[in-house]
Parts: sequence; C-alpha cells; structure tokens
Amino acid sequence: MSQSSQSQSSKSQPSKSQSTTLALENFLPYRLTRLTDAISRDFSQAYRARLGLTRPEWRTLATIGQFGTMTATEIGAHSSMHKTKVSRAVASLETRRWLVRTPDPQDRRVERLTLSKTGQKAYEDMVPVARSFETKLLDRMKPKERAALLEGLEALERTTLTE
Amino acid sequence: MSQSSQSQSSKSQPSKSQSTTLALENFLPYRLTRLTDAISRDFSQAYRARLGLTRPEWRTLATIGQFGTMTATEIGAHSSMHKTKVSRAVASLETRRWLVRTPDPQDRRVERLTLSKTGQKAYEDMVPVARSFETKLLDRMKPKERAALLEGLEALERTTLTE
DNA sequence: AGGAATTGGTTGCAATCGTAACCATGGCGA
DNA sequence: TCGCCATGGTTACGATTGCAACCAATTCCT
Repeated sequence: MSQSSQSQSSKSQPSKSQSTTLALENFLPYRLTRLTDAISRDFSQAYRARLGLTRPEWRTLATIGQFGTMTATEIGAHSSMHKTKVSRAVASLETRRWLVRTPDPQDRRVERLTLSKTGQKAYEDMVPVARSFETKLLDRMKPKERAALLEGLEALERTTLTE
Repeated sequence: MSQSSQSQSSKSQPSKSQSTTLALENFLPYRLTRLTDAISRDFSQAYRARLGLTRPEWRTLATIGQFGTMTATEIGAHSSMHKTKVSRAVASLETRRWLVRTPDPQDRRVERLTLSKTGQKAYEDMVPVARSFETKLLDRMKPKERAALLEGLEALERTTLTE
C-alpha cells in the first residue's frame, strides 16, 4: 500500500555491542514517525487526488464540516494546526469558493467561517472516503491487535498530549 | 511535556448529524500524526539542545553509530529517509568533522561513511538520552497499556509498512 | 566490445513551513 | 477615558523539503 518508505535492510547486523548502541528500528519515536508518515502520506493521496487539497486544507475542511461554523482559532485548536497554517488554508479554500467568511458583529477581530454549498459537497464526498480508509487500515489487523492498538494509543495520548 | 499541540476545545459539540460527519479527533491518521508530532518534537529538542543536530542529521548519526560503517543508500534504507535528505545530512556532519567519507575501492560510486572520534563521542552521548526518553514515555503508562501499545503498533507496522 | 539501462549520490528549484513581527480590535485597570 | 496587555488573524523571511534533473560509475544485454 505504502511505497513511501524504503524497505529495511533486513540482513545487516550491528557491528557494535548492544549496550553502547541504540537500535533505531525499535526506537519508539522513530517507529511512530515512520508509521505515521506512511499512513498519512497514503491518506493524503486520497484527498489530493480527489479534491486537490493540501493537508492543512483538508484538515480545515474537515473541521468546519464537522462543526458547521468556526473561527480560525477554533479550527487551529481542533485540528492541531498553527495559526499561520490555518490562515493560509482558509485563504486558499476561500479563493476556491469552498468557504465563506462573515465578520462577527460582536467582535470585529473574528471571522466566522462556513462552508459554501460546493465546500459542503466536497466534505460530504470525502467523509466516506476517509471512513473507508480507516476501516481498511484496521480491518487488516486481528480483532485483538486492533483493540490493543486503540487502547495503547489512547493511553499514550493521555500521558503525552493533554498536559 | 509537549507544548507543541494546542489543547482540544473540549466543550464544543458537533452541529451536524453523526452519520454525515467525520470526527477528526477520532480519526486514526489524524491521531497518529498529532501524537507523533508531539513526541518527535519533544525528542528532537533533546538532540537539538545537546548536539545542535537536525532530525535528518540525528538519524544519520544514529544509523552509522548503530552499524559502524555504511553507505548513504544503506542509511536511507535503515532510517527511512529520502536520499537527498541523507546526502545533505552527511554533508553537514562531514563539515562538523563528525564523519569521514572513504571511497570504496570496489565500486567508485560508493562512499563508505564512518564516524570520527568526535562523532562517536556524540553518538555515545546521545544513546542514554534517547533510551531514557523512551523509558520515560513508556513508564507513564500502566504495564497493560504499554504492552497493548507495543502489540498494536507492531501489528499496524506489519500490515502497513512492509509491502 | 559497446551502447542502454541501473545505481550511488548531488544539486537546482519551487513549494511548504515555523518563527517572529506586525496590524487591528478588544478587555481591563487606574 | 486613557494607556497597556491580550487576542484574532495576516504577512515577510529564512530554513527545510521533495521532485526532477543531473553526473559518474557500473552492470546488463546482445
């Protein structure tokens, strides 16, 4: 599925003693980035091919699609994106006419962002694609493994993310 | 630990029906990238602060440190990096005099890359740091969760990575 | 033996990204 | 009400990235 990462050279053996050495291929941060890069690159192909979106644009679309109307700051908070990324993604979606800005009458610094009809269509087009991508990913694992992954991820998120 | 990702807006509720909507925060590719970004950013701070290395440079150092002597292509294969990344990282480590290139007498396209004494020192300096980073990460989880994470990750790697 | 295709590695270029600086508005205390 | 800090959002800039093109050396095929 993923051609993005090269294959491991499975034959080469360490020439240094175990204790002085770190096995990169077993190192958790490395494993996570490698896995994540491959998966998110595969998935990004889906929305890039289908909608011509970049990743920040997809996340922005997904967030507004999920909640209906949001401010740029809220989008950033919900999709873990820096505000400059959100700003540029919003600008790009706006020129595509997939979203509309309306000034907030209460606070003129704020812009309320809403999907246009076209943007909404695009979102609704992508939801089943995303769902099936995730399903395919999980369905290749045994039920026990799948459960383990979700439990483990949740635990790691709990201890790592929310301060 | 990680200030890199913003906190979730835990109060906002979806304004769309469940079925038409995708909950980004539960979407596996999103969860993985968010988690991975946070972790690898935290870890990168460690080697950036200590050694002044970028991520490709750290991976290169780690790979040569692990195997002793390698070619650029082998480094890329073992650390999942594009050859241009490896090329630039090697060049940078070379100007620091942390590694040495020696031409391969058998095949003059190839360069054999070895750590200098200084580079070796730097590597040996980082190994315990990396180990303790990983340990700290895992030690905050309950044993059962830790086991689940590792089992789940392995399974996902198995079905996703190795074609 | 002698091109054609492959491999190892580097470089140019355009796109993307994060940091910091910035502008405008709003909240707040004296 | 005035000044000051905080907030929402955009932009300029340098650094990093991936892709494609490239050069040199090797292997393959006939």
